[in-house]
This record gives sequence, structure tokens and C-alpha cells, in this order.
Amino acid sequence: VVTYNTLIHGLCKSGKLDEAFKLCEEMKRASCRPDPVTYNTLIDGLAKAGRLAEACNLMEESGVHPNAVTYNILINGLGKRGLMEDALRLFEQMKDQAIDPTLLTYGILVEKLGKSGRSDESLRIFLEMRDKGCVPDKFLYHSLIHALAKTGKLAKACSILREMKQDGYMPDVTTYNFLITGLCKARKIAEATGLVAELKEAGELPNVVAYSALIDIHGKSGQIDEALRLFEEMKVQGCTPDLLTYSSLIDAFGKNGRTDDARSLFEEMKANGCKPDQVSYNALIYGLTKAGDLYGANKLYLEMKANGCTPNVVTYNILVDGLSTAGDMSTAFGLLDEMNKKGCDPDVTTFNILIIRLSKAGHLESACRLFEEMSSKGFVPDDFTYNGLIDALCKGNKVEEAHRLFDQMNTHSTLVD
RNA sequence: UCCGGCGGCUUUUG
Repeated sequence: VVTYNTLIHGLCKSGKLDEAFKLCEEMKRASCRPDPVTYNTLIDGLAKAGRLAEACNLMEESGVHPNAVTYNILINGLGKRGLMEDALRLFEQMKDQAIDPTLLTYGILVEKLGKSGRSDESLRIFLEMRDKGCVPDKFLYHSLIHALAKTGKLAKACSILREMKQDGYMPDVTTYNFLITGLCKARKIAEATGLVAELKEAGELPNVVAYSALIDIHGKSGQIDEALRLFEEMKVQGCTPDLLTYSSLIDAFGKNGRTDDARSLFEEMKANGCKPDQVSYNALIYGLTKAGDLYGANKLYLEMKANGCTPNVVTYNILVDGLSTAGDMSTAFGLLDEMNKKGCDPDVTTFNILIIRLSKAGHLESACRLFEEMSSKGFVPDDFTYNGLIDALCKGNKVEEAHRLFDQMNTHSTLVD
């Protein structure tokens, strides 16, 4: 059995799932019964290939009792795809079957819930884990601190940090970065800066992540000079800016109309060995479109492709928005065709852009048609869609239509809740 | 046989 399991594991790891399943059949014929390890290996192979439904079926149909590893695999697979309800359902199911969750089970849930912004539930799982006498490791503490900090629950994050210390885990740069980035996200710039100062006094130099977070938030709040000062400071301290640091600054320049500065920083970035990626190109292109330089934006779009950097849906959204804002709907729709051909799927934002630009330009009918189309394609209109359309309808003296949409919005949002 | 670490880009209401 062990030999077969090892071989099956190897096949799964190299993505040869079909062969792995064949080998499993062969071992049965050789009257060697597959054991839980065999099935877990196959289930993991399926889950990693994104075939979660099949993975779940295999657990039920294998005739072998699932164990904690089986559940961990499936819960992780579901959580990775944001299917938290299904993951939590399996978690309950495993407890119903008297299978004890492991540290890993809790860790996966705390982290994945946190990633989907559900820090309250992360905390709930964490407490449940401790009730059961399970001792968290440093990773689990980090997942929880991250989840709490990201959702602005900084006091709670700090109290968990104290518990972590009491458990004998020393906080490190990453631990503090969770707090710093959390403060930045909550726009508590002074507090973030203060925390960094405290760490400096304690002899802990902020790393590139902390500096980038501070630079980013200063840029976003219009304090470009301070962002640039931090940029210089980090270099003096021997902390090398990376792609994300540059992208934040390029974005800040672009948003403030400083397109020349954005361009030259982009060049400096390349000269310093950072290969531009989609985000950095997008930030630069965005700045150009906002400055009305659609020609320059298009040139960069071409350059991006020529450099082997594949435009993503954000790239197209930026360009489509720039074009449609300028009233060039035909080129905008041409780009939609192009993204279609390239296999890049539009998202809710793409539709929002078109709907809002069309309605602002007075093409309310086309906008409403697109609204229907997006729903029929399975996209759920969000606040942007509704607010944009309602605003345009009101301004177009179609208050009744606006009211109907408003009611529809309320009906749908309560359904989602 | 199972997980996992922090920061960057786009759309409404000037």
C-alpha cells in the first residue's frame, strides 16, 4: 500500500491525475486495498486542480471513512476559492462525525475567514479552538492579528498580540507590519507613523513592506512630499524599494496630475532592476488617461504588450473608462472586442464604467440595455451600478424610473444579506 | 496524505 501511495502521490504532484486514478484501480485489481492516505492524496490532487465537486464526491463515495486530513484538504480548497459557507458547513459536518479538528483545521479557517474580511468569525474559531484545549502556533496568531488589523479592529489585534507574547512567541517585523498596514488601511496615518517611530527607537528598522505601506498611504492622502521623503529615507537606511514601493508612488504622481514624474519614476524603477508588472503599468496608464493623454496611454498599452506583460481586466477598464469619458464610445467598444478575443473576461467594473459613461452622455436607453445584459450574464449590480444609474436617471428627469431602480436595489441587497 | 506569512492599479455620489 505504501508503495502505491507513494507513486500516486508523485503522480498527483506532477499533475497527472488521470494516471494517479488508473494506478488506484490497478492497486485494487492487485487486491491491495486503497486506504485513507490513498484517497486523501487523490482528493488533494482534485482539490488542487480546482475540481472541488469531484473531490467532495470522492470523499463520500470512496467507502473509506474521511479523517481530519480529508476535511482539511476540502476546507482549504473551498476557502481558497472564497466559498466560506461551504467550508464552514464541512467544518460542522466533521464535528458531527466526531472527527476532531486539528490545529491545521483551525488555522485554515482563521486565515481564510480573515482573507474574506470576516474577522469576527476568525476570532470565533480561534476562541473555539482554545476552548478545546488546542494551543495556537505563531502562524495562527499572525492570521488572526492580520484579520483583525485589516478590518480596523486594532485594539483587539493588540490584545491578541499580548496573548501571543504571553504564549512565548516573540513578535517580529511581520507581526508589527500587520499592525502598521492595518493602521494605514484605516487611514490612521499618525498612529502608523508613531508605531514605526516606536519600533525604530527599540532598534527595529522598518522593512520594505512597512515603508511601502507608509509611502502608499501618504500618497493616497495627498502628502506626496512626505511620501517622497520616506522614499529617500528608506534608501538611506539601506532598504531597497521594490516594485510595490514604486507602484504606490507612480500611482500617487498620476493621481495628482504629475505624469512626467510618474513616467520618470517608472524609468528609474526599470533601471533599478524592477520589471514592471500589470499593476505598475496600470497605475501609469491610469495617470495618463486622467490627464487626458489617451494617446500616451495607448502607447504604453502597446509597450506593455510588447514587453510580454499581458493586460488584465483592470488595464482594459482603465482604458475603456478613459475612452468613454472622452466620448469615444466606438473605440471603447472596440477594446471590449479585443479583450474578448484575448480571453480576458469583463467584470462588474467594466459594466459599471460603460453604464455610467453612457448614461452621463445621455444614452440612457443603451445604459439600461447594458444593465439588463449584465444581469443576464450573471453579474450582480453593485452600489456603483445603482448609484450611477439612479443619479443619471434623476438628472434626466426620469425620477419614476429612478425610484423603481431604487426599490429594486433595496430588494436585492436585502436578499444578499 | 493536508494549510499558511505583511504593502501597490480601475467604476458612482463634483
